[in-house]
Amino acid sequence: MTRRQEIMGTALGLMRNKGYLNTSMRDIASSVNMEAASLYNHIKGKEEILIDTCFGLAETLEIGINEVNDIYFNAAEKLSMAIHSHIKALTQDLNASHLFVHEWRHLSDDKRAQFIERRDLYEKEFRDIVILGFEEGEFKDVDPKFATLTILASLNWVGEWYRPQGEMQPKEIAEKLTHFILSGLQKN
Amino acid sequence: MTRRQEIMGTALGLMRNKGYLNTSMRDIASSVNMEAASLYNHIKGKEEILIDTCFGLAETLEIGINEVNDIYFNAAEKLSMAIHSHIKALTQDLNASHLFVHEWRHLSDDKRAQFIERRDLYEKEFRDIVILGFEEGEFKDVDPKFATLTILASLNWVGEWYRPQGEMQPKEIAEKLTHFILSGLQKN
DNA sequence: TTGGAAAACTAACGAGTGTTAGTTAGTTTT
DNA sequence: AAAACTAACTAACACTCGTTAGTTTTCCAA
Repeated sequence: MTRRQEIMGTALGLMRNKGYLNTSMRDIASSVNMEAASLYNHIKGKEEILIDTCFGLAETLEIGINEVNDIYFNAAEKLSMAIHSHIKALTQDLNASHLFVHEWRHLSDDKRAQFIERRDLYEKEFRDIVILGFEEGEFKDVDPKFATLTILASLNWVGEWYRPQGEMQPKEIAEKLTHFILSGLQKN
Repeated sequence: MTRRQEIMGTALGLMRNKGYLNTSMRDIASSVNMEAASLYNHIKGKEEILIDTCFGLAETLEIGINEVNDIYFNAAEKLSMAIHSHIKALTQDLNASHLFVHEWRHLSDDKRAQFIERRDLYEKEFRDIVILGFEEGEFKDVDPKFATLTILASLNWVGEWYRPQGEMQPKEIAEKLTHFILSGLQKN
């Protein structure tokens, strides 16, 4: 592991616990036993941590949804695959996920605009699956935007309670989520 | 409207846009056309804004869920009522909701502990409805904790996209959410 | 009209912020 | 052996932060 990766990993951990704004360069430095100024030999600045993390995870998610949409399946299968892909990416690095879900707001104006654009695009890919399901006659006539936002909320919140040491593993979480979203809580 | 309420309202608006930590007392002051020091004639300090908002909304939600549980209905009806109550409270003041959902982390240690306690209690009240539904034989045999977290995630995320001027109103949102959670996306 | 509380002001404190400059020891490349 | 590079350091800059002290202005009830 390079020094840069060590810094990044430590920083992400701190930022998940205390928040991006509340984590100072001096906090990060002392966690890797160096002075704040020395960090600049490895990273360009504080925002680089946020940028690399947010856009890195965005790319992972995009690749995932594109793979799903490249293969032809019906909407229910696509949705299941998309959920699995999303949960896998999110639970891979919970610290990074926290920044991706919550702290992207603190990106500088232009980077934030880029991020929102990619996030909206990802959301659209998801929404298209819901629409496809309706066109197939398999899904109910729900408001696709509403349904998509509700689904993504459930998925993103997994990062808040998932614990790698817990009994439920990512694959099982994705399965349960898929089932819950497709058929709901009530019998019949 | 008292000066205090004006300050509180303005502060909440700023904090929703820029985040709690990123909103300075000077930002708040200039938004109500006064100096930062003058704010202290009306509020005790910055954290009071966060405390009053988080605990105020917590109380509103608690009252709501207790009313639901005081009246005997079956689980499906209880869940519907709880969702309506939650969405009503959340959409009443989107700025306050943002602090409640996202910024409570920045409460000082003891206040944060109190907040988490009340939040867990509220979550438990919700979970009991899911369990009741299973005992009635009306709900599927899902993991109650998992289901509750997923439901609450969907509810809390409404604050992220709901716009009062939009076409969907709180009551309709609650109805759609209830239906979605109970019966899912798929036909049959 | 006036006394006094309420609410604004100016000035400052002490701490913390991200970042830059300049330097140094140790290692690698030429 | 000389030059270049790496990664650490100390010191400091130029701010911003929440908050307090002390003072002045505003405004309403007596």
